[in-house]
Amino acid sequence: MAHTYEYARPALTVDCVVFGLDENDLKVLLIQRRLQPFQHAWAPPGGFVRVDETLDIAARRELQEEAGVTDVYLEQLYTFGELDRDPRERIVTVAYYALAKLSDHRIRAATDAMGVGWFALDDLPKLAFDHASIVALAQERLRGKVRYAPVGFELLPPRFSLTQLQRLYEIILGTELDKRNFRKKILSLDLLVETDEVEQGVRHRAARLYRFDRRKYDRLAKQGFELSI
Amino acid sequence: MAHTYEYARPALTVDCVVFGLDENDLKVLLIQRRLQPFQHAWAPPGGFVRVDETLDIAARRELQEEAGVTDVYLEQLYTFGELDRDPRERIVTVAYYALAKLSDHRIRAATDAMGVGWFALDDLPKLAFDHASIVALAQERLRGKVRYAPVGFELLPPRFSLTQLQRLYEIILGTELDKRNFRKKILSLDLLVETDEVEQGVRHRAARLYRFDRRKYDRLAKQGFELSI
DNA sequence: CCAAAAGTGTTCGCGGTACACCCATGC
DNA sequence: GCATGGGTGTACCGCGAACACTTTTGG
Repeated sequence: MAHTYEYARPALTVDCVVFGLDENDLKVLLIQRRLQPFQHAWAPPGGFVRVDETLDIAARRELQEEAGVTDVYLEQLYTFGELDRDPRERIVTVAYYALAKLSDHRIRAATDAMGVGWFALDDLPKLAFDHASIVALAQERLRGKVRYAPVGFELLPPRFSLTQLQRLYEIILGTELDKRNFRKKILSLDLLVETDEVEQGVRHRAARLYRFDRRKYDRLAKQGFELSI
Repeated sequence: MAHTYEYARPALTVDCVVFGLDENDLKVLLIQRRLQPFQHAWAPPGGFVRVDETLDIAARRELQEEAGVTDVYLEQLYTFGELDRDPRERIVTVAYYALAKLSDHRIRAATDAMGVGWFALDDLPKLAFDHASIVALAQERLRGKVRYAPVGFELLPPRFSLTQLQRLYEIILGTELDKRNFRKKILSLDLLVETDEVEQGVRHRAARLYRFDRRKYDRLAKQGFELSI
């Protein structure tokens, strides 16, 4: 059923750049387009915003429908409104980025389908529309945010070793960090709780596992504490 | 002339939170609504995005048309898409914030009109729609950004005293700063150039005026230098 | 000469950085 | 017993923070 307006309106979509972390890389979830234009090209999940849903909800719905991804950290990134973004018509897109735990079996299972894939950031296929700049901006935002907000934990399993955490920062920031200094600093924040578990199935000394104490962080943040890494 | 689409589309607007700095306060530019709903209430300038203009251009056009403001620093803030933002229909708005030099006579003249006013942030009138949260987010963003990017200068005249600059940081950050430490730090960045001018028309010792060396900053930024205040 | 703000150095302590070896475990 | 990564301490330096008086100028 058709809808008529006095003035022409741009179409409104959402697009989600989903990041996942594996041992060696930061990866991005892409799906293969089934329709023209750019048929068969890879693109971040996304689609039209319905008139009766908020932007956040539209983003989560598209993630669920197109990639089976649920329960991720999601944050608005930027709204792209260039005139020629899409060759068909004027489309404004609200871009989001999401952080998924690749360790989560549900995520693995959901994205283990034809036409859904994880790609390393430095080995992306050619992307449709202006999606390459959207992904680049998302990466930049993540790099900035990870230094003053506890978002990195969204990419790790609930219990993780300090080495894993250090790898995370090294991969996202693109720098090497000193092991002793990193541990001193991160432990001095007093936001990690030592668990009595250790790494499983490694063929060397097993690392102790920690968890992030979000309550403590929230309490401190409310008091004006500012994280900085 | 009417436009028809297969699916209902939200309307798309832009809203601009314009900041200006005077001796004692950070101020926001508001205009008085002439139409229902919220007739006569104060609101940031904004309006519908035309189908043939980008978001940035729409924002600048509305600033010009509604408040006569041109040549300001402008940056996208956030896109607000709650369902009940506007009582009439579904409207998604891309919010911007702008930094204007109140010292600029053109800005003063343009905004010296009925229905346009500058309001101190802690003395805002009741705002329409969700505009209060938009303004609050803009203030938060400015507070964050001023610490690692040279945006403060957009609020000052081209030549300014170190005391003016310090006041700027104090007002935006909401803290008092030590004069000696501030000067030491800001001068050590080596981004300010001493001019041979001094303050005019003050009835005490006149302060030396400086200007911000944007070229030097751009050069350093390109080399990975990161500002921090 | 008085009021008002400009301008100027030093000390101290903390946090960031550089740096290398022994230990625990699985095979 | 060997390979692999886990785990740990110290010394130095630079930067941020605290802190008060003299100088200049206009009226």
